[in-house]
Amino acid sequence: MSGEDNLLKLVEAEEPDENDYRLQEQVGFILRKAHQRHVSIFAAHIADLTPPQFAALAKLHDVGETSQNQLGSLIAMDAATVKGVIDRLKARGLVELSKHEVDKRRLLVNLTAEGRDAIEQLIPIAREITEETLAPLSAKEVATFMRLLAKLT
Amino acid sequence: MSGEDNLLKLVEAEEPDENDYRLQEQVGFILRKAHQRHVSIFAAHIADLTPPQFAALAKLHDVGETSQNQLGSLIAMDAATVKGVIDRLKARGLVELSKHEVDKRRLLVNLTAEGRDAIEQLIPIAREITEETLAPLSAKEVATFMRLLAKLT
DNA sequence: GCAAATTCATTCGTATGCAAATGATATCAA
DNA sequence: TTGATATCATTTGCATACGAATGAATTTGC
Repeated sequence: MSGEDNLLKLVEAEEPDENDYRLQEQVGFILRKAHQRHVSIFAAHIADLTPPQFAALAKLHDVGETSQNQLGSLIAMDAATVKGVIDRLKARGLVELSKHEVDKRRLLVNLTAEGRDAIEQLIPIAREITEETLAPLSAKEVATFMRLLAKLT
Repeated sequence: MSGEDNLLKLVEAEEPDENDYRLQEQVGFILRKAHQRHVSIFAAHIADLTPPQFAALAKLHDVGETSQNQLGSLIAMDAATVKGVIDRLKARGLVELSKHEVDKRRLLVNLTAEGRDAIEQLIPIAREITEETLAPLSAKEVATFMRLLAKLT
């Protein structure tokens, strides 16, 4: 190894971090891009519903009537966000609201017949969306990726 | 095996999908949650800047003066979004705008001295944010995860 | 060299997403 | 029982995020 190589190595050792922060390689940045891509794929398949709206309908279909807050925690939305989502679904006649008989603080949310029809029609399409989102990966890679992604939650 | 078991199996075979759409296992849903978690970690370390604002500053620090649109494509933001981000950074004195001498359509963006100081202070913290986001994974898992995540972009 | 197409930036409208504050109701604890 | 706490929902304010429409400036294609 020459003296110049030693000098180079020394300089690199002194400042390994300062000069090479690569935004494009940070997990947060790529996570944001991957999420953007998924939303775009979703919109291409389901134009008249957003992913959060779909999530709300799918979860209501799964668990039946629940309170707005409870639904929010099931689909990872805070109270303010879930309220907006439910308001818009209600305006379109896909869900209906009612007051909890015992606990007067709670606002119960449920699918309407139309909402139930809608989500049942959409679930097969949602499977395609998942498939297309994961299309760049092999079956084995999908399994690995989903396992690790779930660990980050 | 009883006749009832056969019937059950037949019904299941006919509709393998209808009855078991699990929102919590869909890549889009988990991606959204993982992104939310990252943003929350980011906010805990850097309270006075959002991830998109940080991305803009970091990229400007990297490439120097660029047009607003060019910056947007470098950090994966459409024109409308990047405008809002830059407007807010400008209002805080972290970036400055100027007109392109030749191409009068372009609006050039550059760091101010204050913006340069800020991003250089923040980069080490950003490394910690990346580390904390990936903390649930081992070093080997991180490498695998980042490789697969990048494939989805 | 000029009309058509493209690019850059802006604006508008809609939809998350979250912090913080507020009011109503329920629950807990002394 | 009642006073302190906690929970549920709402509202406000701010910050992405993107489609679509618009206008100004540039580039292309013939």
